Amino acid sequence: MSKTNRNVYEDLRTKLEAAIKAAQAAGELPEGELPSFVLEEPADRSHGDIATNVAMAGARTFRTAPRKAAEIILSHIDLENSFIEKYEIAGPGFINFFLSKNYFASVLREIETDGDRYGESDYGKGEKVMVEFVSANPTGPMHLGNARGGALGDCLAAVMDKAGYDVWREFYVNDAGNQIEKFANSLEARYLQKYDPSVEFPEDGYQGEDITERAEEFAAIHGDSYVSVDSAERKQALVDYALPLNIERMQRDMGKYKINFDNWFMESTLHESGSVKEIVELLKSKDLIYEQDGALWYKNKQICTEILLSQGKSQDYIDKLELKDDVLIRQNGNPTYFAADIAYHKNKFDRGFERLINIWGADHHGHVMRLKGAMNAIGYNGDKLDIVLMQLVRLMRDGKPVKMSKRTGKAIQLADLLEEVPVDSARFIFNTREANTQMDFDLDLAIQQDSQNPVYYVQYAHARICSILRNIEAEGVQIRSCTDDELTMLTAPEETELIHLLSAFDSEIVAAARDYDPTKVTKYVTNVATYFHKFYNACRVKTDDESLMQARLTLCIATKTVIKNVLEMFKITCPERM
RNA sequence: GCGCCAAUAGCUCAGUUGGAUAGAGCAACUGCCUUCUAAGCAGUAGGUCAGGGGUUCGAAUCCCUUUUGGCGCGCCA
Repeated sequence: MSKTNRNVYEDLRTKLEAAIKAAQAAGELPEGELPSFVLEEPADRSHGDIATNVAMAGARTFRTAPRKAAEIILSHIDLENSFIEKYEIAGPGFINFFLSKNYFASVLREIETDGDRYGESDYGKGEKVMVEFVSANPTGPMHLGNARGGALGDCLAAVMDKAGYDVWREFYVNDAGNQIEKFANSLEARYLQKYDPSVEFPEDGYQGEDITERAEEFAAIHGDSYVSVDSAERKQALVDYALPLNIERMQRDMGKYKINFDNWFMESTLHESGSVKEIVELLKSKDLIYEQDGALWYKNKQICTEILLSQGKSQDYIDKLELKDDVLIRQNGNPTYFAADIAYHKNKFDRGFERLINIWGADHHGHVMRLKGAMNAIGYNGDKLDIVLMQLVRLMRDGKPVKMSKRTGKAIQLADLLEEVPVDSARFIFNTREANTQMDFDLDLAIQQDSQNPVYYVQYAHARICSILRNIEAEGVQIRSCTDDELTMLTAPEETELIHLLSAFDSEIVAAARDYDPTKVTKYVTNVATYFHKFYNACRVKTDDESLMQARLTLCIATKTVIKNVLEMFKITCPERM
């Protein structure tokens, strides 16, 4: 909440509480606890700028009809020296307050002063947060889900940064374990098939064309010299060749997508450093490991049951879940993904991160509770690990789902998407739907370079403001800071509503950070654009009244500041002309 | 079978911690540029908030239940 807004709300709350106490002291309302009530912005502007339900919420305590209670409270309220100009009792007992002109002037002054920093807050209090996102398997190209995760993760990180968190972006590279085995086997089969077509492809191998391409490239360099060597050596050589290339490709694609990770964390380092083994030892020491069928198992059922019981779930409910224990070390001696994941998240906490946020595909939701539980089991706080689950995306063209890329005839990849859709458009549109909802990505809309594309609609508002400023300056007008009196000339509903919306910027950022939902901010900035366009159509900036013109210019610049701060935060271009 | 997520206008979706007459955009129809970007704005029309119960001053929102859809319940990740 902007400073001006925070002051208004806090001040009003204090004054309402004082009024209730005064009424109680005067014997007009019965003694009793102050009811919990809200101050909020009514949906309908004719209901004032701030409304409170205090009279209704307190109906029981006051033993008085809400409208009557409202009257009594208001007869004791002192609104001298506040931004409240008038009030009324409405509907079933709402009290509606109307803000004074000075309030709107104060908001504009604040935006003018804060400039690029307007919207920032200390809500996060510098807490060290890691956002881990995308973390695609390096065994193949990134897909559409990675595109959504990338946009949501990067923008969530940006929002949390703005809200006062100390944010770190990380990509976890699964460059070890079972899928690398599969990767190696697949590469080997493709390589050998080149020289002997009868070689069989492993049943669970990676079918993708890119595997064949990598094997071809490898063959172009080394010829058939690896056909006759030991399989282990051959696979090692293939992986040593292909894996770095795949990782570089992911880094390149993320770069094109304007996502810069602070760190690409290699899973292999956890195995090399012995961290994974340490996890097993640690859990063993807590009696949470047992051996069965030659594998080491972790007592997931026990830990998760404890958590659920502490959350007040019934034993009956827990029984129905049929919780299972998990293997950490396979019969063949290799650790599972889960074992490495526990080590990885321990490592995150050990690096000093106080809160961990992971963006995962919804198909991983079965993994959430056991990982949080494992954090508790090793003596960390699983509640400090939050998982944002993301539903699948379908690509739509001509109203129909697109399965295959036109160009390659294969499954749609992130690279295909970025080839067709501008980065601005992709980043914005992926942030128009909450992570937790299934999403259809409308390709036709994303490519469209007009106002139906939400990103152009917002950018247009910015360009329009720039154009107004250019125009007026070209006529020799000196744009200057206004006096408070001049700012209070902005009284048209299109003006006050726009200012009111601008004042909500940092509370929107805070709400987005709190809910891990950056889509609130794209929705907000779209709203700002709409209100600006309404203002533009209703009020001429260029007028004969110099003071009014300057006041409107201040409003234009304030709007421009908010739009620019959002677009820059989300790394979307902010054009001065369109 | 059990669990997680969803269901709002013809289509795509908003709807803050429960609030006043449920909102946009698209599609349809009607207006607004001799003056700041019409990539814009204003208006008309469009609804059993999936169905049924409950909680209370008040429910699209919270609880229960039914239906429909997506996903998950591996020595995969």
